[in-house]
Amino acid sequence: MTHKPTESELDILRVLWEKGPSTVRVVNEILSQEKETGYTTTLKLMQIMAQKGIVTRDESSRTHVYNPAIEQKNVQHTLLNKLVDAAFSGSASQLVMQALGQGKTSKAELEEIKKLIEQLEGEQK
Amino acid sequence: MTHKPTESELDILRVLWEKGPSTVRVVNEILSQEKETGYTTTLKLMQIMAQKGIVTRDESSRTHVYNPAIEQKNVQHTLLNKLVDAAFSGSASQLVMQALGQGKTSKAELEEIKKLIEQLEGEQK
DNA sequence: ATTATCATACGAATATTTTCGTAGACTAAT
DNA sequence: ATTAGTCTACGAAAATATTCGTATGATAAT
Repeated sequence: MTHKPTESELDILRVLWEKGPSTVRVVNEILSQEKETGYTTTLKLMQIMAQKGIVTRDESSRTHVYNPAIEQKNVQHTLLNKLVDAAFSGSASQLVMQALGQGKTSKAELEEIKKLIEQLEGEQK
Repeated sequence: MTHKPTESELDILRVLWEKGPSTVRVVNEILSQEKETGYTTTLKLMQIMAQKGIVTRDESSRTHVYNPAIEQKNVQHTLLNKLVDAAFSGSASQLVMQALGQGKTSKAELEEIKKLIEQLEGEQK
């Protein structure tokens, strides 16, 4: 069940994941900050997403409230694998090294990652 | 100069990066192994890519030979950042942890990554 | 109660990406 | 020199994704 959201759909999902249950208006306002987006455009997209099962919505009040129906982790997982295959010839470690090389990772985060690695090394004989 | 290749274009680039200068036929044969793809489809895509400047081609012989015109590293960089923003709310370390968590990374690779982290920690005061 | 505002629904125009058919030219084999 | 095979060019169909206008009904304010 790996719905691969389109780019616009992902924009919307990102808002829903972060803000939780939201109306079209709220989503549109947030998205508009980055990119001029018509209200009905966002509405239509969210309707399509509901139809696809990517989001659910509560229609009990006139203003519908939308919820993500797929987990962020799942989507991350799917897209990550896709990227690894598509651009890194299947090598996850190459991707990791690139990501770290950007220098946007704080010392604390690096520590955390190191800890994870050590843990993984322990598991794996 | 960040041409963002489409999915199909990326498929082709991947072949060119791996195999080096190649003809349409060769590229198409490799891509066909994974997914039924008509010859002229691949041809057209590569022509478009040439026009966009994503690839160059040597037309000196009848059978043209194509070369990637953008570096794999650059594209990786672009797509990685895009993914981090789109699906990981901008957190590269989250992406890294997800990638490592898949368990597809060998011990040797983990070591290498650890080394990189330590190096980064040294630089960054 | 009339008017302004805000919501959904939905068809359809646009834009983008992908696929493919066909024509014309070159090459190799008969 | 005719035929079969291979190549490019290119228009255009098909598939997908995005954007928006308009209709219609509900709610709120005057």
